[in-house]
Amino acid sequence: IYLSNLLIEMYSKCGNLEVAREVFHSIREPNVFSWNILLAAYVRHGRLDEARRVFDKMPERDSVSWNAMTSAYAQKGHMQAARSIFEMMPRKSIVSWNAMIQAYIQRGDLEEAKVLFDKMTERDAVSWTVMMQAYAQRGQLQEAREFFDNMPKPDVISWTAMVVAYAQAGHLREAEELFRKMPDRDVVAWNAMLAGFVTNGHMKQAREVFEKMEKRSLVSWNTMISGYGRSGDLENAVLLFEEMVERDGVTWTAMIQGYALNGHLDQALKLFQEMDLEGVVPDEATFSITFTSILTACSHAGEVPKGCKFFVEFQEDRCLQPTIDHYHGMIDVYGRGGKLQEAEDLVESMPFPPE
RNA sequence: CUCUGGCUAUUG
Repeated sequence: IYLSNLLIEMYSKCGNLEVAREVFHSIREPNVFSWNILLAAYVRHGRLDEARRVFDKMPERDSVSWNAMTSAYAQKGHMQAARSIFEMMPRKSIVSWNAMIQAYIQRGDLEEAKVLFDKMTERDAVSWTVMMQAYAQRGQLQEAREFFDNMPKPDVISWTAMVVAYAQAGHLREAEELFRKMPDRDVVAWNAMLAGFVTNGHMKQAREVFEKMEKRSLVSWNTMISGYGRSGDLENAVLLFEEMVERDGVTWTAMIQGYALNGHLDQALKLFQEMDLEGVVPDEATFSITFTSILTACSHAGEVPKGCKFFVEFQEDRCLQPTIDHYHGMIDVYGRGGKLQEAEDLVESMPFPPE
């Protein structure tokens, strides 16, 4: 049962909801964990109705089940429903409070989030960190820092989030200083510092950090490639790209974008095709993003025929449904290429309401 | 073994 539970989770996290369901149904006596994993799977995929059905059908629920439902409603913007689930819970854990606070923050209601935070009798690093981030994202860096300083036991994530907050606000000095004081820096923390230099245009310093890293992840490499591309240093971008032993969809998109940004549409498109030749199969969500970047590359270059070609291929060769973003990209291709009639026709024929 | 918070690519 323990192994089956792991299986359900694995499949649901790879986007294989159907298989996850099958595994669940093959268990003779699912326990609370099995039910919760299935519930979480539906929530992750945004299937609120199915999640609700599972929740109602569960023989017993623990606080994990209730928390998952709270997040499910919150994620769909149904705050009143989320809140009433929260109120109905037999026993609230710290996670229940954290999830509810995070829900309000996502809806932009920092005031209500703060009310809940103040009501908590016990808080953990997550409680403090989500509040800290909320203030930082609203531009209240000093407030954010107060949460950080008042936090009894900040963990690696709290530290990293604060570094990111400074870096994104352009306060690299503070970011660096905090980073240096950080007790246990993991790869994500290093990557965050790296990205701080990159997004502020300091590739030289970024490179130093990159070289100094004891352990690097795919994200480290991707960050550097993207940064070199943005700063016009295609040579270094390509060097790193070729040096990589393992690449993911982000790597390819970053490199493609690097070419596109620097006026090499031909190379960008070539790389896109090379992805196929190399047998790279990113998941659909990732590929969708790569494809969006191809369309905007074509539109910026005024390449109507090429944009059309890829747009058609996307549907016919790969049998994928264009998303609203893809239509947007394709409409731009036509619009910027002076094909206003075609752009209008596409707007009218797309299966989305035009904004 | 399941629920909440941190790093990279696209559009906005």
